[in-house]
Amino acid sequence: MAKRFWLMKSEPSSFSIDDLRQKKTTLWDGVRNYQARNFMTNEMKVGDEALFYHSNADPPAAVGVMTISGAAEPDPTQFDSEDSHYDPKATPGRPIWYGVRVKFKSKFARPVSLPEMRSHKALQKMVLLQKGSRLSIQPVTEKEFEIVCKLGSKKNPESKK
DNA sequence: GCCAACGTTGGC
DNA sequence: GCCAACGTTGGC
Repeated sequence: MAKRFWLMKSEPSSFSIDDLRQKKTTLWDGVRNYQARNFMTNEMKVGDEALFYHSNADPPAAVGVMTISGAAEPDPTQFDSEDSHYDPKATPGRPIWYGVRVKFKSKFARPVSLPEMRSHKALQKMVLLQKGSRLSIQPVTEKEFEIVCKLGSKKNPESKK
C-alpha cells in the first residue's frame, strides 16, 4: 500500500518539535477524539509521514516532519488516574484510546505558519484550513505535504517579492 | 432519538 | 481572555 501523509497537532508548551528531536521517538499519546484515534488505529501504517503542527502557538505553524514508526498501541495515560488524560471507563483489558509511535525526521528551516498556508492557493483544501476544523490528527494529500515541506525548506520566502 | 447543556479546542 | 465551532453527555 502506498505511503500516506498526515498532520498531527501538539501544543509546543506540552510537547514541541524540539522535544521530539531530542527524544528521537515518542508514543503519540493523549488523543481523546474518536475520529483522530480511528485514523491511528485503522489507517496509519508504519512508514507513513506526518507534518508536526504547533497548535496554540504564536504563530500556529507546521514545523517539521516525522515518520510513523510503530503501529497503534494502547495509550497508557488512559489508565493513570494521576494523568490529565485519565479515562475511568478504560481498563487494560478493554482500552479505549490508542497512540502510534512516531520518529523525528526533520525540523523545517523555518515554520510554515497557518496564515501562510491559508494564503497558498494549492493548500485551500487542507483539512486544517476548513472552517471549524479541530481534528488533531488529519490526512493531508501528498501534494499538500510536499508543498508545505518545500515552503519550510526555504529560508527567505518573502524575498521573492 | 432529540437536543440543551456543558466541556474542549484552538485561533485571534 | 474571548469566543466560535465542535464533540460528548444525559434527561426526556
